[in-house]
Amino acid sequence: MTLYNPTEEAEIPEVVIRRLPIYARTLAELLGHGIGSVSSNELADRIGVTAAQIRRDLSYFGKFGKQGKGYDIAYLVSEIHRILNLTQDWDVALVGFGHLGQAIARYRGFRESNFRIAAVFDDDPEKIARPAGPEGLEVLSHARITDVVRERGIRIGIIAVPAAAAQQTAELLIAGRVVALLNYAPVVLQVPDHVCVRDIDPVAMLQSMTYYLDKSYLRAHAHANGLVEDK
Amino acid sequence: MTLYNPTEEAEIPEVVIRRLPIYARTLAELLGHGIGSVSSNELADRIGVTAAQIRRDLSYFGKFGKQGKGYDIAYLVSEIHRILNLTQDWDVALVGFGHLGQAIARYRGFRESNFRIAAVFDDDPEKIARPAGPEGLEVLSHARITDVVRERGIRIGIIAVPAAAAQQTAELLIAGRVVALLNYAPVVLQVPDHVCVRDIDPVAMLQSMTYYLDKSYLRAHAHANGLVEDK
DNA sequence: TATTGTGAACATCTTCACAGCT
DNA sequence: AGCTGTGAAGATGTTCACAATA
Repeated sequence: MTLYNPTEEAEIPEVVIRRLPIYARTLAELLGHGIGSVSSNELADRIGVTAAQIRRDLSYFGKFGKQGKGYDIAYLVSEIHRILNLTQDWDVALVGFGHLGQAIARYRGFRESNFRIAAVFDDDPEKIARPAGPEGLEVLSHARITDVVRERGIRIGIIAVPAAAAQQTAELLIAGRVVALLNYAPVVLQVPDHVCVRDIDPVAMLQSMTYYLDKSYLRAHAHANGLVEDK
Repeated sequence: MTLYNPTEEAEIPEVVIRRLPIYARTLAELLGHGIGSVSSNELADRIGVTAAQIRRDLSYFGKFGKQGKGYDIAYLVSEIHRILNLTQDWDVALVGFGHLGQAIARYRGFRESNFRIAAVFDDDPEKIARPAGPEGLEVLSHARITDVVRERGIRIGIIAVPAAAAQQTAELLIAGRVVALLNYAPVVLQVPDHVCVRDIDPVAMLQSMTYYLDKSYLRAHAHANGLVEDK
């Protein structure tokens, strides 16, 4: 995807944008522990990246640190939130209210975030009109996706439907002006250029890890656990 | 992470490994539609990458196509499965049997994959000994993680516990010789070099998308939907 | 003719290493 | 002394473009 970005002078790498939420979250944790400032080195250790990478990433947006001192955490968190447009709450449409959709609706991480599930849809007549999520939402019919997200100005959708229904769901959301999709279905969505998609595919992730889990790796690893005395 | 890889001559980029499962899945879909062969171009369109990338990725492992003809899908799928060590089933330990853990245990994508949930753990006494998952598993105490995964030879763990418990869970699994972790907790796990971790963090993904959802982007996008007549 | 596999060019991303500031 | 911000170097990843070939 080529993202439209008319104001920034230099093009900011997309990998950098993907790391910022982790920086923000980790900094917020430190704040929660009563720590007020941190060096790029300490932060890097916690996150598992290099200090140079953190400094370089931040340098795309400005100068947030003090030489000899490090970063003021509260300030840096607020700056990252500003960069990521997290100073407002975002309404999200959740499509699919099976086990996965229900787990998403109840997920503490969402409730503690800037994202509010503002509408829930499902195509199962059994589920429609049932209460959904913590704040008295009810499950709406699939048929109403486009109209409802448009009326409510929802720009973000979560797709938690079976693979076979995912493409059509994406199209209904996009027709309602949604421009960001979090896709839990194991399908590559075909979307217009201006729509941003992130896929969550646990099976693909496991499959990319088993590449490394061949016999020689597992044998070598027995060593690391001190289970093999020799050779 | 630097992964141990003693046999391969050339180092195969990790991004390539991450793409292979998507190739395999897409090829399997085509097979399911009764399509027997495909060119890198057709496959690329479906997956949303370039044809050159697919050809380059595959070239790390050998020559699987026929000039003028394309790829035999059944053959290519089986080769990718072989490369990814998917010719065997893999036992997986699931830790955390709240809403998320239960959704994972029931997820169709897992049941249709090479991964079998072979043990389920939770620290809630209410949940222990309850039936878990489709095949008569029962929820075991958190305290038994290390012993059980070691006894059963489980090398893959899924962490679906609250953030505060994730690091300790990882340590218990690793003590039981688990070397691959799929982590749903919004925490950066500290693990030894030989352990492979993949994080699933929906909030971070949403937060990296809102970067692009500023006023100017949304306005520009109204255009793309034909909602704004002019400037 | 249609398409692969790949050297070479290009683009992107990461790290080094250090001047400069506190 | 300790740390940032960054130019330059290096590493990694992607695409081009075409010879080889079914």
